[in-house]
Amino acid sequence: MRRVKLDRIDKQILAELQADGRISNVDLARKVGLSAPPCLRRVRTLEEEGFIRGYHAEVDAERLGYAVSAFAMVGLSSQAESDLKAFEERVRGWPLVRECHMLAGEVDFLLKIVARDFDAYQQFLTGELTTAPNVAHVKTALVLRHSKDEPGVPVI
Amino acid sequence: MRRVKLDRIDKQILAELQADGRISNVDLARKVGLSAPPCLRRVRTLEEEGFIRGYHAEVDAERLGYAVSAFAMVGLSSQAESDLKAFEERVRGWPLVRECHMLAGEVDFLLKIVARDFDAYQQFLTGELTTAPNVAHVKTALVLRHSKDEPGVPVI
DNA sequence: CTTGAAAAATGGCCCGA
DNA sequence: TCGGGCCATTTTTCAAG
Repeated sequence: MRRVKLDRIDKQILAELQADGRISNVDLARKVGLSAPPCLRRVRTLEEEGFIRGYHAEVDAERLGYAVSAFAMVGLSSQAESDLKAFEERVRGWPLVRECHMLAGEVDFLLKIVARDFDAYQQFLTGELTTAPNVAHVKTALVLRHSKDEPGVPVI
Repeated sequence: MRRVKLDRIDKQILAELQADGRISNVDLARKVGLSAPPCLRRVRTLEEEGFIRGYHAEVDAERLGYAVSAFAMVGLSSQAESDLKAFEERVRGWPLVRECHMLAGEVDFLLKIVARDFDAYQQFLTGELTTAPNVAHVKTALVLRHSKDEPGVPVI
């Protein structure tokens, strides 16, 4: 049985954890106006019920030697569900592809790609993506700079 | 003076924190084969030197009532740096735009948009984005499903 | 919500490569 | 000298009242 309604405090908790995923429960409780135990209970419930899917450190890709970011718009020859699934399965095996979104329209998939350098990026494109089965068309665009990069959702 | 080289343990720490941003320092220390104090010292250094930019809870947008995700490809009339900056500044004030990447090529910016429903999405498009100064062309694509959504970088 | 015991975080200090 | 490990104190977590 899963709750459907979140009250104001639940939403505050989610907003705080989205902004700072490593805040201590004591600080979180103070921010939302609770004592620590009920606050922790709420966090656990939000985790169990799937409102919180996980916690991640945001790393600086460039400082870690990943100089190239790019997006690829991929069109497939066949859009049968089994072929879409097959492509998604293949994508899952490509570590350089961090995100894959299936789109409505002429482009079937939008991929976010991260590579150490231009050479690795190009090798992935020519050696993996454009030659994969059922891939009809690939259009790529290098990222020049990240103007905004906020996690999650606007307001909770 | 900032360190440029990360050793094997630093990379392990980053990989673990990227996968689980809320792991306790003791568990992290055990995983990377250190005792807690030096492990925490390394984490603090990685934070201070900017390898770790922050920690975030990954929230489930749909469960939180954000049913619509979309990407918008935006072309500007003027690509003078001051006009690019002006657009980026405007984007910063739009909460529905979670990410904005400046691209090389015919499209100037790729925006990731999250909205509560189709109506809110449409109102943002017609009322804000397409009518913003210097915006020449907007092409949008709704996200049908998220096939892959991994944080950060492939391997560290 | 409060309490209290167990665990974790964190600073000090010494040690070895 | 730069880190790592040990120890002690403070803070946090978390189950029970």
